[in-house]
Parts: sequence; structure tokens; C-alpha cells
Amino acid sequence: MPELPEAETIVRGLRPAVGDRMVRQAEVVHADVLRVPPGAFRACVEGRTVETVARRGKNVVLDLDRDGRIVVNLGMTGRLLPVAPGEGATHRDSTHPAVVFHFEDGGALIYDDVRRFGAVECLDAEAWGERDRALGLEPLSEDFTVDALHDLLGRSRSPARSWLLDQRRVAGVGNIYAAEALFLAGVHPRRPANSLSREEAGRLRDGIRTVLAGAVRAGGTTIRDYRNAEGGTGEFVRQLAVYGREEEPCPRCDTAIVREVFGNRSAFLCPSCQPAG
DNA sequence: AGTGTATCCTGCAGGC
DNA sequence: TGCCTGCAGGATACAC
Repeated sequence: MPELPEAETIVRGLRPAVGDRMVRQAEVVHADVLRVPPGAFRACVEGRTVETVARRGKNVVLDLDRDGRIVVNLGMTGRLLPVAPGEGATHRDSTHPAVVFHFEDGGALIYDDVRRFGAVECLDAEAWGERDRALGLEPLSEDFTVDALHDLLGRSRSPARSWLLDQRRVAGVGNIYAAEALFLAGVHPRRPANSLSREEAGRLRDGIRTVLAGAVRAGGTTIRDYRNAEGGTGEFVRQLAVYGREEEPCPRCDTAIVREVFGNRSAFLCPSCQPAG
């Protein structure tokens, strides 16, 4: 998906576009991105006002009046496309609309998703609290310390890459940034999480923050589908060291980058900078 | 507890 | 041109 930097970029683009607007009607084009029947979803959102836009992990959170929230997980190909009032509730980049929020002022917000792996939910305070607690540390927050990371890593023997993809531990890292962070830390993706020394945990913490912050600055990474709220691409792809660069030279040592498949996903690594256990 | 596998769905690139 | 296979920023459920 859109990982943390893409979600953050979308949130920043959406803020000026959707704040203080009342949802007059939610048009459900593809109910499979909902987790409840369309009628229940519509009843939850219609007549409520979007107050602010936030992010939690990879999720875009639209805060509603009366303590409700629209929570959007963009899956692999989800997009949130705002439409200004008077533009007719369509968007030139919307090829596969799944849910269209029609605002009272004539504007709209389109949730578009080619593969429909994403999810759009309307949660009350309690359900959101539960969801929030199920998600792990925010990697760009102050809480994400070396001690916290090292302690969490120590509780699991799963491979470091799989560990990073689990949103219950650290929220927001996906396959691209896991590959990049592990490269920066010099840690092989298959290394058991609990085998990382404190020093390695420190490098991993720094690597995660460096790569996520850099990607936010570049507006995210567009491989194919990702677009920000303005329909533009993310330029971090130029700065990727290993992801998608099989057989290309490692930027640090020129050794050929290797692709290894495990846990159903491709891992990319430099066999020289990231030695196996 | 961890892992391999399958599933949801569509589109695109590459090989023949 | 067309057909086929493999692949994709995610998440989950299942059998070992």
C-alpha cells in the first residue's frame, strides 16, 4: 500500500480540501470495501461533518462531529481524491470509484481502489479506541525509542522483515520501507527479531525514521498506482537503495542486490552489507 | 509462536 | 495481436 509516508502525504493534501464539510450522501459503488452493510455505513456517516484529517500508521482518519471517525486503509491501490464544489463529483484520476462522499457544499471525496483490498469504515469512539490500541508504536513519534524497539524485538523470533510488517508492533512500515530500513541498519531481513543486539536495534530505529522521514519529504514512493490527494506521484522511488533493484549495484558497496521471497513477499537486500545470521 | 499457503481483485509487463 | 504466467506499497485466515 501506501505505507506511512504515502498516507501522511495524502492527509496533508486532504486537510485543506475536506475540513468542515458535511456529508450529504455516501454513494457506495463497491460494497466490498466496507466492513458492514452499505445501509449501516451510510447511516453512520450521512449528516455528519468532517472536522479534521489525521493519520494512524497507514490509516487515514477523518474525524467526524459527535466523536465518530471514517477510517480508511488504502490497501494496495486505494486513493482518496477530493473534488471541489462545482466540479460534478468526478475526478480525472478516478478510474475505479468504490465510495463517493458527496458533501453538502457540492464537493466530494472519492475513495478509488482498483483492486479493492482497502477498507472504509465508520467507527464510534469505542471501536476506534480498540483499533488504535491494536496498532503499534508510531515510528516518527517520541515514543519510538531504542529501548522500546529493542524490548519489542526481543519478544519474537520471527524474521526482522516479517516483524516490521506486523502493524501491532510498529504501525506504518510496509514492504518498501522495511527493505530500506533494514538495508540502512545493515540487518538481513531474515534475521530473527530477538537476535538483534541493542546496537542493531538502534541502527534499525534510526533507519526506519530516516527512511520514513525522507519519504514524507519526497511525497512518498510511486511504483505504479500511488497518487497523492492532488493526483501527483511520489518521488522517493529515486532514493530507494534496494527495493525493486534486483541485480543492480548496492549504493554502498556495488555488490549486486538480491531478491529473496519469503512470507509471500519479495525481500530485497545487499548480501554484503546485510549478512545472514 | 511461527511459517507456508491461499484468498480477496485488477492490471500490467514479459515471454512465446 | 493474443494468450499465459508472474508480479504488485496489504491484511487475514487456515493448517501444520
